[in-house]
Amino acid sequence: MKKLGKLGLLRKRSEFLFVREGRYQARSGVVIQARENPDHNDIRVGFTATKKIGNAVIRNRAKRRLRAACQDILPQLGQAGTDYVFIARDKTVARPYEALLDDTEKALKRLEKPRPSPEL
RNA sequence: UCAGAGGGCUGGACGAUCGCGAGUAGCAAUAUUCGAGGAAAGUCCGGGCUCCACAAAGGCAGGAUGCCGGGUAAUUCCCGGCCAGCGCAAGCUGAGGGACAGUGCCACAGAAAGGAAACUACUCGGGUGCGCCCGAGAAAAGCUGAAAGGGUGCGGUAAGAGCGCACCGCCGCGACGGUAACUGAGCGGGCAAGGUAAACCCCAUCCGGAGCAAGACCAAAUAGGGAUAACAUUAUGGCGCGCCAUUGCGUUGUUGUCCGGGUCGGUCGCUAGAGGUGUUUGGUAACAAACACAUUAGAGGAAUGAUCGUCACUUACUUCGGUAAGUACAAAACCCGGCUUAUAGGCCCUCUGACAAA
Repeated sequence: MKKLGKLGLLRKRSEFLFVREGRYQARSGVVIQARENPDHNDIRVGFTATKKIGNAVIRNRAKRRLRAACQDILPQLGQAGTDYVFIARDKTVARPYEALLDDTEKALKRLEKPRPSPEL
């Protein structure tokens, strides 16, 4: 298993699909999905950028910025036994890093308390 | 200096903090080294490599290529040349074999779009009711069109016509030169020969298929298969075939061990190369040879990022000290050689024309 600090990584399509069924919070710089996973007791995280936001260079940069923000914040605000998925948006690359951190922090705080998703 | 032609290079630099991938050392903590491009792109060609198929060889079908010579592992690539067209020039552009093997097509316009004949008009003769009609001649005139079956002039004639002649063009043969494409002196022919082969086609040459998700190896659980051992033997049973009955046929439980298969997963393939740089030699050149030197990107939801500082460049503002914003295109995925396309800014070399000066 690769390490991202103390965080685990999601790497299979089925794992991403699992998290998609959970809660989500959208901010202008990032969309975060989260779902408790009873199979383990770590914080695990995955990153996604669709072709909608640009070419390979743009997508890689977006994922790296999200990864950097994630490392600054998730060890403090993430909850054990939870899988997170960070989805890049078209503003992720251009947004100032401070604002990106702010987006991430606020979204994670809203996700702290489990509550039923509106659509489920 | 201005205008232009051809070719090449570069693709921001340095540092700090926190992180990422791989290698090496270490029991470990950790330390240390390396870590995207000229197009990595499009996946359009050519090869290597791997598996499959296949006697050799040839044929059919299909596809590709198409002036000549050279280079190369190979090519549709590259270099040199030829021819045609364009440009004052440097240079640029060209799928550049065959239209006497055959078939087809040539819109619109136009009398006619292809064995040259009909039509209009023309010339001569005859007739006439003066509107024209009949016969003969001829293919020079006919708005067109991308293209109209040689052109111009003179002779000739009833009017005309390569009917004859001169020049130009064309066709055939062809000296000299050149490896060849080609060139084309000279001789002959009155002239019969439209375009289109990125239309079918003909000719010549070449081509087996699939691709690293190729392919090789290790190999869990579950279900199912085979072998074997032990136990069980309920069997006049159960299950299946059959509408049902009788009859008939087939099959059999549990546990252990082994074999085969190869799924999830893992390992390899996986990076030292028809490679790079420099010098010398051969060659007009592409390129080749010799020598020297340096050379670890190898991921697998996929590593280079985030933040800050200094400098460089561009733009805007400016109190001339600075301030603000920006710095292209685009990221390896088995490896090489090409092609094509994208690309901010900057730099260099060679050549041509015009102007000015000497």
